[in-house]
This record gives sequence, structure tokens and C-alpha cells, in this order.
Amino acid sequence: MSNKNVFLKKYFLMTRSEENYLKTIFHLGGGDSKSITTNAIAEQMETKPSSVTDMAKKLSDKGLVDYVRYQGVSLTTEGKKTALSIIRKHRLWEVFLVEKLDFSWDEVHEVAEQLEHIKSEKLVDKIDELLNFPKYDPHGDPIPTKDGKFQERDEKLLSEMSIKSIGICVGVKDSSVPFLKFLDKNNIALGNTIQVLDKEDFDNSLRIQMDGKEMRISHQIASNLYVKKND
Amino acid sequence: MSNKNVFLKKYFLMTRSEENYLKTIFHLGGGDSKSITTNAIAEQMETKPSSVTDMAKKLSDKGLVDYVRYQGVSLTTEGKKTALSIIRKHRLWEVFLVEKLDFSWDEVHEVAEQLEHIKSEKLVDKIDELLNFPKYDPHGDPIPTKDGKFQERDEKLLSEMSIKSIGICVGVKDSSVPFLKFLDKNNIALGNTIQVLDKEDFDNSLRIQMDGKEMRISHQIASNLYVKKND
DNA sequence: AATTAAATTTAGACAAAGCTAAAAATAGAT
DNA sequence: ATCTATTTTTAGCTTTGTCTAAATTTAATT
Repeated sequence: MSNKNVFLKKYFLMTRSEENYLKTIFHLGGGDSKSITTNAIAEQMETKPSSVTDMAKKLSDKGLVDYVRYQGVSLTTEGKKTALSIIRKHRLWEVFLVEKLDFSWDEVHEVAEQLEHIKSEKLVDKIDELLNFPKYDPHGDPIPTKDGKFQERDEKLLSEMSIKSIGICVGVKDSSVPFLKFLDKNNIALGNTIQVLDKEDFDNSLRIQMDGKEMRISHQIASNLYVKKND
Repeated sequence: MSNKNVFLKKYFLMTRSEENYLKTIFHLGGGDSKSITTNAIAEQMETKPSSVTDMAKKLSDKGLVDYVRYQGVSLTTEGKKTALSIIRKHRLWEVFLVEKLDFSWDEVHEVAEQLEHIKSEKLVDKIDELLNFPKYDPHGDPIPTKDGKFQERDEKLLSEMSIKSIGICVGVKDSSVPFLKFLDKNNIALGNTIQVLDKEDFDNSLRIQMDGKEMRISHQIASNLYVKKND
């Protein structure tokens, strides 16, 4: 097999399953040369640890993860690059679904899970262009650039904001359907300006002012909303 | 297993491979209760007849094809419906790629082959809407409606047109990349008005007038271009 | 330091989808 | 009507990705 085919094997002959493993490992922090346990991966992917072990070996053979028996896996440079390209596709498709097809932000994940595996560099780039090169997806998560740069946000959780400080809602930590539906129902959307008026010691709930209106939100909600301080 | 799950099994638990078989059988004419041989399917799909036999049994078990040993397969009503829904998706995605993402008509097939398997009814419908409910794909092939109606075109091959008759170019029979590139290079596009000036008995080539300019085209080309008579 | 509990890996099995080679059925030609 | 040649199917094997159950390693506790 020629060098060129080795290249092809790595970049184009990646199975859906392999891609999903890399993505999960990245989301669990395996991109920062931290070892992720097979158990953690199995739990996240709703599969069995033994299956993860099998895949860990395969990805290790392909040079996409570093795997040490009984220790766990972390992404190699190559593996991280691949994971980021999948995450990039996922988030771009999410923006597309919301912006161009009027999907709501709780509907996009499932479909994007499928679309992220479409293999066509031109397609992703054109979608990116069509959307005018967005920086964040509908949940406020940053979209990696084409060359794998990952723009970290300078934000904090609403629950960590000090009293009287003002911020703009920029993302969610929990992007599960129930949580997103809850936010919709309560008119909490990305871009809203929020001021923390008061904290309740007893249950850590917050009294906030959002776009003029005053409301009380629980600690559970506040600890799943990212805000950017605008000072 | 409840009735509802039987429903789910048929409509949602269709594998990519099964979908490709149904699509191929339809394209070979298996939608008109005509029996398609395993050999024909194998050749079309670049696989082996024995593999086709295996799949024929499986699809038959699922009630999607009628299969008689040594005879061949044809689509059931259910199978035809499924095949049409895949073809619908394929062609809508092709339009999307050309209209919204500036793909050329020879680039779309490969990507649409992947996109056609995305499972989300809402996605297809929204794409359909975004494109303003197109009737034909970029190669002039009709797009089946949501309820599986298949709009046949009243067209003939350019090679079958009588001398002096005028028509509009509406589709291609051969949609291979080389042929499409050839058409582009010679400025032959869908929508062009074509008049047959003359036929050469010797090689069946045609002298035509297209959008003002006169040119000669071979029988091979003429027998792969669909035109609609506008009289 | 020994023992136990938990996590991880191995071994062996299975389903999907494909292949090869051999067997069986059909069809065409005499 | 029989005999080939072709087509189609069967049987058995392969790979991918999964699983269960058993074995092994690590970690935690006493």
C-alpha cells in the first residue's frame, strides 16, 4: 500500500462509529492529553466498557488515540484534529437547521448527529459560507475553524456571577431537550441581558432582572447558563 | 412487539444498505411489478449476485419486495413507497446543492448519495420548502411528491425528434460526470431551445440550432438528451 | 500488607453485509 | 428431449461493531 493510501485511510475511511468515539473522547476532555477511562466513554455513549476497549485498540492502531491498558485513552494530535472537524460539522449543521430551516434549538441535535458524518469537504465549507462563517452554534458553543482552532469563550456560569453584575446570556451547559424547552417557555434566549439582583442563601436561587422583567430562577437553572460579563 | 413497533421497524429501522437496494430495484424498473434479476441488481450495485440473494430474502421478510427464487424481485407497494421517498430525498438534495451551494451538476450525485439516507421527515420537508417545491432535479429528473406520486415527463430523446421540430432541453439520460462535463463545455444546458436542422444518415449525427448558434452533435450525445416538444 | 471492591480487559459469541467456491436450477441449442 | 451454458442459490468464511461472562488488574480499606 502506497503512502497516499495511508493518507486516504486516515482521512476518508473513518467509520461513523470511529468518528463518534473520537467526538465523545474530545467532549470528555481527552483533547488536553488527559486520559479518559473506558467506563466514562461507555457511560456517555450508552455502550459497554468492553466495546470501548475494542475501539480504543483500533483507534490506537490508527494513531488517533494514545491508549494505555487499564489507564484510558487520550487523543493524539491527529485524533484531536479529526474530532474537531466532526464537531465543526455538527455545529455548522445546527446553525443551518436553525437559521435556514426554522428548526428550534431543541430539535437540531438529533439531525446534526447524522449530518456530521457526511463526507464532503466542499459541502461543509459551502454551508459555512452560506451561513456567513458563524462563530457559535445555537446553544452558544463555539464552532472550530477549518484549521482546527477552537475559540474558547470567556464566560462564566450565571450561578457564579456576583450580585449586581450584568451579563449577556451566551450559551447553555446542559443542552438537553427538556432544559431547552424550559428556557423557551420562560423566554430565556441567547443574547438576553441579565442582571443578578439577589442571591438566596437557603437554596442558592437567584432573583434576576432580564430584559426589564424581574424573575426568580433556581440554582439548577443558573448553573447551566453561561453569561458573558460586559464590563 | 406492539403494532406500533412493527410500524417503527419498517419506517425508521431501515439500514443504508437496504435503502440502496430498494432504490436500485426501482431504477431497474422493479416498481412496475416487473421482476428484476439478482444479476442485474448486482451489476448495477457493483456487488456479487450472492449478496443480492441474501438481501432479497431479507427485504422479502420485511415485506418490501416480492421475491421468487430463481426469478428475481419486484417492489411491493410498501417497498415502492420507501424507494420513492429515498429518490425524493436524493433529488431534493441535488437541487439544494446546486441552487443554494453553487455545486455544479456533475458534483452533486456523490454527496446526495450520502444525504439521501438522513432520517428526518422534517428536514426533507423544510428543504423542499426552502427550494420552493421544485419539480425536477438538476439533471431534469422528476422529484416524487411527499405522498409518493411520480410525475413522468412527456419528453423524448433528441435523437428521436423529427427534422425541423423544435424542443426545449429538459433532462439527461446519462448523468455520468464525463457526459455532464462535456455538456457544460459545449454550453448545452437544461432550458435551452433546440431545433433539429438535419440528420446525417451515415453516422446518425444531427445538425442543430441551439439558442441561435448552429452546431453538429453525435448520435451518442443526442440519444442521451431529453427534449420537450413545445407545440 | 492483605483483602475486597471496582474497573478493565479478554475470550467467545452474534448480527449485518459482504465475499468465494461449489451446488442447483433455468434456459437455449441441437 | 437432452445436454450444455448461464444464472442463481447455498454453504461457509470475513470484517465491523457489538454483547456477556469470566478473568485480571487497579484502588481502596482495613
